[in-house]
Amino acid sequence: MHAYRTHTCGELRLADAGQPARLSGWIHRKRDHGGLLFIDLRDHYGLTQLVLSPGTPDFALAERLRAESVITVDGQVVARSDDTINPNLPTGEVEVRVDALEVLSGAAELPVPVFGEPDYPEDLRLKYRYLDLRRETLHANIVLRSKVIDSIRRRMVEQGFLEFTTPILTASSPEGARDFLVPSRLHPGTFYALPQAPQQFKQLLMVSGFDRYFQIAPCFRDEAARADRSPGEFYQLDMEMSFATQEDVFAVIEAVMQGVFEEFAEGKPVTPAPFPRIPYREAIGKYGSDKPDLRNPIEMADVSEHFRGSNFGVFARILEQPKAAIWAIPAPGGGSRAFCDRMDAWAKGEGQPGMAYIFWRDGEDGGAGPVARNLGPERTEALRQQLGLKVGDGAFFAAGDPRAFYRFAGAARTKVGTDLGLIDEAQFKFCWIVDFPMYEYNEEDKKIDFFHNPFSMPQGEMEAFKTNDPLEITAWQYDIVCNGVELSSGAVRNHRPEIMIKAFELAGYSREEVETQFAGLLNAFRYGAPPHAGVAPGIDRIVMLLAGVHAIREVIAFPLNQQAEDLMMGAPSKVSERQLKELNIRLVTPPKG
RNA sequence: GCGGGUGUAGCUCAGUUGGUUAGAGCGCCGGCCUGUCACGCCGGAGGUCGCGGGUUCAAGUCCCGUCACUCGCGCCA
Repeated sequence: MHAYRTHTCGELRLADAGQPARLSGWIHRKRDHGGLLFIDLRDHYGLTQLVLSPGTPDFALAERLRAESVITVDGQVVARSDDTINPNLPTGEVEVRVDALEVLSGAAELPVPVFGEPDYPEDLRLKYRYLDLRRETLHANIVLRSKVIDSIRRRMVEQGFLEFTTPILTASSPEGARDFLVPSRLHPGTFYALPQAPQQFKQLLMVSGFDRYFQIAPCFRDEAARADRSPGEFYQLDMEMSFATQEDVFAVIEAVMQGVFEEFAEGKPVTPAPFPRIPYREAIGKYGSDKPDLRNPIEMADVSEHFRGSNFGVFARILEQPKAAIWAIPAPGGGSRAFCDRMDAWAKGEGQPGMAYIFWRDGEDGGAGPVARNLGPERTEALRQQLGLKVGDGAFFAAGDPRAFYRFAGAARTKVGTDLGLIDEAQFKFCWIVDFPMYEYNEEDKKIDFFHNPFSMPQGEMEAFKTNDPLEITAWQYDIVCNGVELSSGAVRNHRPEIMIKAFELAGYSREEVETQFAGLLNAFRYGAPPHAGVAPGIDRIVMLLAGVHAIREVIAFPLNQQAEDLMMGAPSKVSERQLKELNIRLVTPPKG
């Protein structure tokens, strides 16, 4: 007989009744009746009820054991009588009558209970993560993560991708997030950096002729945390492919995402491939966001023409300014004074002057509310028809320079959709946001910056730079979004040195700077580089969506806290003088504590 | 770096306009209990009210500062 178990704690069924069994696991719950003792024994696979009677030799020992102690028991599987069957337990038709019990590891009094799922303080959960991980929901999330990664890997391999590992100790890069630095002992005064992403390596693998690369890649960024953004480190499905267009990347990722989500969505509908492609400017205009939640059916619209020169003076005057526009946020079912007033109050709470609105109700020609009164019935009716609204609906308005108000309009769209119950949450709605601008204007520094990724190919390649307005240039750059969560951005890469140097020049980098800072990549591109493209969806966020949780710590076994500390291992930590000396490092500020 | 929220027993929380000995549930310890599955019943221990300062006859409660955790902004190409 096996030293620890003949069955797992989730395995025994009625058919096993009458058989001997040896089980090992944690004491989940004890119910001591004095003359009878029940123990729910738990392991990774499930729960089995043990029964001990006073005649059992180890009865007194068992009574003394605390929850979460680890034991091995020998006994008989017996069928439960009809009135004692527990239908909530897969093993609930049987129990194990214990003949002998051995304590493998006793448990001290627990700092946080494992039984039950109430909320515990985050710092205690992290300090005693191994206890937290025993709890059913978190345990299941981590199992899900493992299965999701396995599924992703399988689907990538099936499409002809090879998995590579790339260096963890690499060079610091001037662009992007702050690097984590690792001092070099052999080369005093110099540092490795942990990769923010294997970006350059995967491009170099394409130059090396491997054609299709992927990696479940650890990425390191020394930036602040958010609920949905892990500080320090996270994982991406990093992929890159050669001789590929944007559409080729979409086809690969759509197959993986649709497949993975359908596999783990428990019946929730998933956007079928091909996912909608939404140009960046259209996304901003319709949804007020470049990561729209398409579960929300509301689409905003530019309704400037209805207000231009109208008797609604406030908007008419705003429209006289250049670049000004009026956007409408339709609110199907929001056609009541009460709802409109509530939105107005909400807008004021958001730091806005308020929110103009029109609503339509029975027995009234034209819309109701002060805006409609000033606008007049004809214009109001034309506006209603453009928005496709009917009696019982409302519409809200944002006015001014869209670049200044689009975020607020997007937030209002979300608010209207949520408050009116228009959002069916039980689905996964994907889309691609495409045609990102290559550059944006940095008001603070009064210069042109890259909007996102400087290594993207501008649409039109070298021809793109013939324009007088660099802000008009779009890039072969795209994001994949699910339910309003940005999973990743990706791009067709700029594999031609002269175009790259030109692109950087517009952002204020000299040829020399580019040649120095990206020497490895640029040199590689001078010896025959295939056009290539890729993307890197975040694993943690995919698992979050599938697990239905809103905090990234719920899908990572050993996450850092918001201050990027590991409370269990005590990282980051001080190091000895000897270690510092070996690394040629002297601390300017002594560490806290 | 900035702003919001939270901080009372091991855990989850209550604590009135500032008022005398700070409570409950779970857990823990002891006792009773032969069919429970959130077992039940009786008893007990357990508190720097995050920390420091202030106002007051009197502070868990009001004020100031600070720390911790958290959410957001900045940041994250």
